[in-house]
Amino acid sequence: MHAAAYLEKLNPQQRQAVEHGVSGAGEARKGPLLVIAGAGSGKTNTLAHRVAHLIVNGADPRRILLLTFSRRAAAEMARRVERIAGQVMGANAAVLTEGLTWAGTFHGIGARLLRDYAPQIGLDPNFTIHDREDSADLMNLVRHELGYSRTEKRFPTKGTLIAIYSRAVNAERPLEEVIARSFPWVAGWAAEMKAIFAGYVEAKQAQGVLDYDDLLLYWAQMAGEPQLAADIGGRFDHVLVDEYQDTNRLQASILIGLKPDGRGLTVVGDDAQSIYSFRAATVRNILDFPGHFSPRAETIMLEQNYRSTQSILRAANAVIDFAAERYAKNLWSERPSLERPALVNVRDEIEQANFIATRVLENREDGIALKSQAVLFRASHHSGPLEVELTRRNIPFVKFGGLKFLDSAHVKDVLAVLRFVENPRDRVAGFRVLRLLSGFGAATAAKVLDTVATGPMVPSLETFSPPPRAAQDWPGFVTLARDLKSRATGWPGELDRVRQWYEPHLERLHEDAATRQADLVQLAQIAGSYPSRARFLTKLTLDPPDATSAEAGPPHLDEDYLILSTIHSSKGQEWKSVFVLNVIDGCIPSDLGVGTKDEIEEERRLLYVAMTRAKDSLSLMLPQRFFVHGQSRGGDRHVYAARTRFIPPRILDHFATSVWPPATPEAATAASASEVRIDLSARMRGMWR
DNA sequence: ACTTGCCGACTTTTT
DNA sequence: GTCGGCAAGT
Repeated sequence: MHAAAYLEKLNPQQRQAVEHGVSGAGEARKGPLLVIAGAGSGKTNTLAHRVAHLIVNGADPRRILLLTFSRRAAAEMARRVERIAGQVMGANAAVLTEGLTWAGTFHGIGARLLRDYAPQIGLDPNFTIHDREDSADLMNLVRHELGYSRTEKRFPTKGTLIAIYSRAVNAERPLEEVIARSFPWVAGWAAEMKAIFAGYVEAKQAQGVLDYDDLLLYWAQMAGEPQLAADIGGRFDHVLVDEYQDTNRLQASILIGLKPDGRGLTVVGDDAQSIYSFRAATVRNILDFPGHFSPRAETIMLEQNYRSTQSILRAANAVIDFAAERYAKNLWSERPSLERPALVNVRDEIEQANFIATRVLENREDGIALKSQAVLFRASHHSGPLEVELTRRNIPFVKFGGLKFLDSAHVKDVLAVLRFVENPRDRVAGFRVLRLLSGFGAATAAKVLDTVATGPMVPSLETFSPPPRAAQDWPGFVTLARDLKSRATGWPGELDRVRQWYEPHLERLHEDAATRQADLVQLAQIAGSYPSRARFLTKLTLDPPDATSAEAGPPHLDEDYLILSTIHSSKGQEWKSVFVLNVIDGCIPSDLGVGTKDEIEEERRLLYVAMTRAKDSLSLMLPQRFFVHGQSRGGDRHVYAARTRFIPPRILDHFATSVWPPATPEAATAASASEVRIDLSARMRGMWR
């Protein structure tokens, strides 16, 4: 067959990656493929073309496994594949690409496979999934049961425990090594931790719950059993993995298990953009990939950048050139330079917010929609003062990353009720719910859970008689549980039923009940788009809505809004105009992330990722004073900040340095007059937004 | 024996 | 805004 028209639009390397092992090639060419794709080199587009090309050439889409980093990325990929295939196949393409059902995150696909194979591996197929916080809570329960809450010396907290456990699992390293390398300050507790982790695993199994790590761990274990591995691997002719630089050893084990000889395996990524090592991702996966196979995997590099202007790219290249180890790439662009990236000096975070709000509005007047502009930052709370200023000026925005509304206490409360009913053995959920009832503390809650564990839920609850002090709220709860268990109300009405029950508790427990109630209305809206309670709970844990207010309902969807995002959440995206907050030492690199050389290298890549999101215009913000967060109200602790170490003097000529507001005589007096009138209260409010 | 209120400490990045 | 610890109250 002659080359499809869509192939003509690709550059030679992209085309090679798309056609590898497909068109008229011999069997020998169907081996594994590694695509090193520089920032803005059309990575997603190339991968989408490859999938479409496979389908156009007769591959069965139901037998294609496409692993992406987020569900958002999977959906975007499916959309593009359909469009590309549609150019050749017309309406047939839609039918075919709808068969592309195995597209999702490692965790999402893992959950699906585990439900399929549950009977064969001794797993209850109705398991519920714990998110990070639930896992930490369960870890804490075990920690208390084993009596480690009152040790002589300070014992690691639940958060540290789950982090260590998770890292050992995902990095496939022994506990001692993980502690020594990544958590040296808790050395000496290894034996106790092993006991807790053993108890944690037993508790999960007894309660029919899996945590995030289990979704990968059980899958990897299956992939380690030759017979099961062949069965699962045999379901897929092609396995393609995006963002391979941010996978960990456990994920690599899964891939090797499914496709030991690498046939049909394609991985795509950029080692220079590896920013998830805190999740045990390792650059070694991508660096060592070719050598896993014999003959070695073919490697293709995409080096032409279609996104950024030459001047932005030159500055970004200058930053990453200092990196210690990487695939040497020479990323280049044909897009003419308009202006060098700006280094904008401002007095403090307030002026920083002022500058951005002003500039964003100017850009909008010049025809750049708010949606084509983004503000990026290292840590979620860095955007606080900016959010206050944007709100004041009535500039709509959507924030990605950081705390989601799913993490707020009231939303978790409501979800816990549903989860408890769905899986009465889930003690974390049960504990949370029962302690909402007044008069119920830890001890009474535990008694109820023990009773429930012995038999069917509703009869157990009915026979339980709480102490007098706790009697008032009890009957209402039993009725609620009976209703939900009988499924008389139906979905999503059940969520409204829970909300109705929860309302008085909400008002008793929180001053700001009204705002929280609004979140719950939003939750009810989301619930409506899922077919059942079980699907809703699974999906919500694995693919939480990733923007604050992104799912706030139809009215917002067609409005224009500015993007606020952590650098981590900005991965794979691009905007015409990009601002990066606090490009100062202490923020980038984060003062929490300068322990080891590797950590500093990762911080450097973070700045690189942030800079390469920009197409036309890039501003790096340098507040001269930076208020230390986390101090008490009205605190005035601040540091005089220095420009990030990743932009040393000798690469300064890649940037245009400026001071804002411009130093005019009037501005100077205005500035000194306002010097003493910093809006501290706004900042304090902003700290928590 | 158990719950609740209050005080002080802490808050990177996420599937 | 949340979490853990401590002390007073039932």
